[in-house]
Amino acid sequence: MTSSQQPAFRALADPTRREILQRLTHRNMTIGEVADGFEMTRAAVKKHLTVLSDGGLITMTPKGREVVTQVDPLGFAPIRDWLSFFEHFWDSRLDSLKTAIEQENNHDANDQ
Amino acid sequence: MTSSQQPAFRALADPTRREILQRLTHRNMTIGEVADGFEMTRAAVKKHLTVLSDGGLITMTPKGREVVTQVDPLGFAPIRDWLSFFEHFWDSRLDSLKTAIEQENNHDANDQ
DNA sequence: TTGACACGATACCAAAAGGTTTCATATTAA
DNA sequence: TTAATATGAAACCTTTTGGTATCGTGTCAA
Repeated sequence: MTSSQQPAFRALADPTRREILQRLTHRNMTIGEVADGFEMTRAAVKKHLTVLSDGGLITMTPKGREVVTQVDPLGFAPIRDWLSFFEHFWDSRLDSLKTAIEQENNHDANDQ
Repeated sequence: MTSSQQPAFRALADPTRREILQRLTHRNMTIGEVADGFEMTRAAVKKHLTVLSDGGLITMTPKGREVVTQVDPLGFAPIRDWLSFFEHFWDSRLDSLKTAIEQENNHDANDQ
C-alpha cells in the first residue's frame, strides 16, 4: 500500500501553510481573507493554498468571483495512517518491554 | 505554545527520509547499513539522517568507528500534538453536526 | 605499524521552493 | 455600461534542498 501521502506531507512542511490550516479551522475564508492575515503577497498566499489543495488538506470552492477555502478532514487520513504505523511500533515495543520486565521480576522472585 | 515542530515536519516531508524511518523500526542500523539500502551516495543518505536527527526523529550514537541510528519515539510527539489539534476540531465539528441533526429530527417530530 | 574501513566535512551543482511583480479575466455593484 | 473587486497566471529572482565528488580523520584488524 504505497499510497501517495507525499503531497500531504509536503504541504505540512511549511509553517505558513500549517498556520493557514489552523486559521481555517476557526472559519472558512476566501483567498483574499486568508491573504489579509499574512504579511506577504496575495499571490504567495495563493501558492500556499494551491499546495494545501494539492495535498488534499483543503478544498477551494468558487463562489461568484470569490473562492472559499475550507479544511478537509479527509485529507489528513494519509498522514494519520502513516503515523499509526509508528504508534503500533511503539505499542509493541512497550508490550515487549513490559513482558520482559515482568519476566525479569518473576525470575528475581524465584531466585530469592 | 509555538513549540518548534518545524524541524520534525521538515524531516517528514521527504519520501526517502520517511522510508528510512520505517526501515529503522525493524532494526537499528549504522549509517553505512542505511546507505546500503538506497541507490544514492552515502553522503546523501547521511544528510537525510542529519535532517532526521535535527527533527528529533532519530538518535545517532557513536559506537567505535560506526554510528548507530535508531528511531526516537519522543520526536514524534510534536507532530502528534499538532495533529491532535485537528482531531479535536473534527470531533467537535462532528458533535455539532450530530447535535444539529438531533435537533432537526426533534423539530421535524414536533412539526408532525 | 599499516592498511582498510566508517565516518565527517567541504565544495560544488541542478532543481525545487518561496516570494515578488505584472498583467489578464471574470464578477459585481453603482 | 463602467469601474472596482477577486482571482488566475506567467515571468522572474533568491534561497533551500537533494544530490554528487573529493579529501581528511579516527578506529580497527592483520
